[in-house]
Amino acid sequence: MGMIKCKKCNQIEFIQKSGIMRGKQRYYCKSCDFHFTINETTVPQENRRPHEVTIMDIAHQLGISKSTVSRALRGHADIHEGTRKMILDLAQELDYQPNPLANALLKRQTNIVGILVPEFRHYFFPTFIMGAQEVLSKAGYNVMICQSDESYETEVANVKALLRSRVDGLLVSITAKTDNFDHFRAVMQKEIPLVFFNRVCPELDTPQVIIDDYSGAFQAVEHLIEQGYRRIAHLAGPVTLQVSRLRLQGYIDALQKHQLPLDQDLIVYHDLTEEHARICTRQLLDLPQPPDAIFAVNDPCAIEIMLIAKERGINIPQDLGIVGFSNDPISAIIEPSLTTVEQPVWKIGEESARLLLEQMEHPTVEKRMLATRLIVRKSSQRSLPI
Amino acid sequence: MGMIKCKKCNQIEFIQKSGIMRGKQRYYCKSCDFHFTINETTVPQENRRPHEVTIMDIAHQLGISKSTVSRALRGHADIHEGTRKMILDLAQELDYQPNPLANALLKRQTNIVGILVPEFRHYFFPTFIMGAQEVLSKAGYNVMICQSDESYETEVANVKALLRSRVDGLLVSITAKTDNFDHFRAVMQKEIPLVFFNRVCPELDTPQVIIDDYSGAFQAVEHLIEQGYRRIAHLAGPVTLQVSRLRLQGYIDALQKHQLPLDQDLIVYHDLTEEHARICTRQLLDLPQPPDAIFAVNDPCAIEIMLIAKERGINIPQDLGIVGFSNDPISAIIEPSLTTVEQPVWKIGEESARLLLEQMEHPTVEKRMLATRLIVRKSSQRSLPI
DNA sequence: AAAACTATCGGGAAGCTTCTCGAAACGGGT
DNA sequence: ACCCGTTTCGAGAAGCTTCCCGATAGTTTT
Repeated sequence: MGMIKCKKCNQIEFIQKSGIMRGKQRYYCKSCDFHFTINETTVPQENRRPHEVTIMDIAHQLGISKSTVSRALRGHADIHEGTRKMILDLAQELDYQPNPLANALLKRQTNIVGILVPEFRHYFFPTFIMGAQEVLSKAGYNVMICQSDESYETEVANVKALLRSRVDGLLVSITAKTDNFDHFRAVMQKEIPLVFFNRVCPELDTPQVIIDDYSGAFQAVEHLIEQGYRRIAHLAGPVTLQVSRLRLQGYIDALQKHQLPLDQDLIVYHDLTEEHARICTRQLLDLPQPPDAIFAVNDPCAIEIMLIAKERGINIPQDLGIVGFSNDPISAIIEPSLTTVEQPVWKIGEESARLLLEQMEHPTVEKRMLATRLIVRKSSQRSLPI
Repeated sequence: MGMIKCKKCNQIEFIQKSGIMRGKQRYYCKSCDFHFTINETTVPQENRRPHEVTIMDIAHQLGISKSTVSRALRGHADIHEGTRKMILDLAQELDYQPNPLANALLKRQTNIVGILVPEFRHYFFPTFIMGAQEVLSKAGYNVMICQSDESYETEVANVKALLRSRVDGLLVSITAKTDNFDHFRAVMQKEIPLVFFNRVCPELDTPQVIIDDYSGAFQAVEHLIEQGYRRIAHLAGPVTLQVSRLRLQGYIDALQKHQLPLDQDLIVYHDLTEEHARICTRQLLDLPQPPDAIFAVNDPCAIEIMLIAKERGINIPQDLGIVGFSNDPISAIIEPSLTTVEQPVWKIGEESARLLLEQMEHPTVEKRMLATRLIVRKSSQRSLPI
């Protein structure tokens, strides 16, 4: 077998080949019953990212154990004042940053909260996120934001991804198309705190933060009636959403209270896209008996209504009164300015975050409802002097 | 010493007390030189979050080692087809989800990218984020979003927090107040990929994605000149930002090209807040020789200008031409519609993300510039029939 | 001075995965 | 039977932290 020496007994007589492993020849020493390969010293290739400062580095430099360092950094008792100062000083000097990954692995807690929204192009969700983030980051939580883009499949995939990321809690506003809630049941089964907001899901018994959609809608429509409108249409949202249903109910009840007939032709449902809003608006305006006012389920689609009305030369508010919902900043700027129902978006974010934090402490299914307020602007004030 | 038995030699004669540790009595056996405490079996309290399925669970259930399971799941070679199928089936059944924390700890890679923006109330940053997120999530990265709220201190804190979270890369648009860049130098020193976009920082030699602010501004102002405006003001952004400076330079050069005088009174700098925009606008309009057109550094402040002009009964575009920058959706809706410079926001997001991914592969300092396009609407078209 | 404490620190496991290296078993030539 | 090769699997370390428990030295009490 030539010049191969046994790694153990240093003999060369009893060596024989014993197969090939991963390309390298393997040898066997019959004398000492030992298998081995000859590992040519590979280049140590030190091109990896530079090592971050760890607790062990500090321990080594000070000649103490990592336990002691950890205790000093965590502010535990059972440690000498001098030692603590020494450790704290060195940590400062080396700019030591605790590795949250190791911590998360150990504690099974990432300090990350997932926020899942259908979109964040418009005013509502970004503002919500800001409100929630403020509360959460004060409590030491980071935030991971996903948008489902109004797609059920994306929503399911996002929930899965957030669970995989081991988020500690979830803030969710569902898609308009979501009619199966198994992915959220899975979350609940894993006992991961979950709070719905705005677009909640009534089938599931979870904490949630909503606004008083019913009253808001009721007030809005009553206001239109008081302004003298008699044929009031409703550009509704998808029936799948509780928000839409509540606003619709507010619309219906306001008409009923004032003994106005309920004409099914005057209720059209749209899927919250701008395109569909335009289609539905044209449908309403092309009616043999077109409405003299429209209550829209939210501001973005109220805006679309206004644009089409302007296009057709319809006078707002004389020939057509319009009321929106949500008080998007744009509604104050557009002309005529849009009457709308204000909802405390920032506060919804804060409350949702707070409710989530509470749920992390102890299980709860508390549901909170925040008040709305009608903001009367020009688009609905027929009584104004022209 | 009564009935205390030594845990080692089971004798009771040589036991004596030896101090108290954490409330519990400690004993010492003189015979076998052994210290011990009596730990009353504490309640096992199983109120912790239920254990997630791990690779070890699968291994145990199948009576094989975790290495084999890992290999099967990772799709490695060196594994029996039957074994692999068995493992894959069980993993499916148990809904096993690999723990990214353990992986991140091992690989020193979290697959998380941090995005740091000054705000996301308006159109630009949310849209940017959506574009970036699309590219990043396709590449297997999650996104962590922070907003500095135009505060330098918050920006620094956010960068620190993102570094602590061990993000694999950073997409940043700086604050208007940021004039010290040490926190970004720290990022570069740690060799963490970093891409600036929009509000970049020229001092640092990093990859960046910007748009052609200079040309956009130049075109916008030239358009105003062509429309017959002669006393064109500029509501500029903070000089600290390169974007502002480039747009200002475009403004200056356009005036110069057409031999118009450069009046310093007509250039006012504002801090990008709505309030300050209003103050600056009034300052311009109150000039002894007020401007007949204003080029605004972005659309939100162009909107403010329009609102004040309307308030004062100034006719747009006859008495005052206005051009904005960024093509916020609101600019098409407001009346009169706002002439503005379109920037491909979504694409900026995509490109920034792509550049970051490239930089993760190999170091680069590539800078990309995307084209702008002037969108002429009513607010600047004096030549239109009234 | 022995007995009983107190103050301070270290060892090692757990948390979950991937990867390297070696072991074991089996197959096919001679 | 022996030699050499292949296939398939397992042990164990690394990555970083926290926490439990025990060790050690010095201090007070009897």
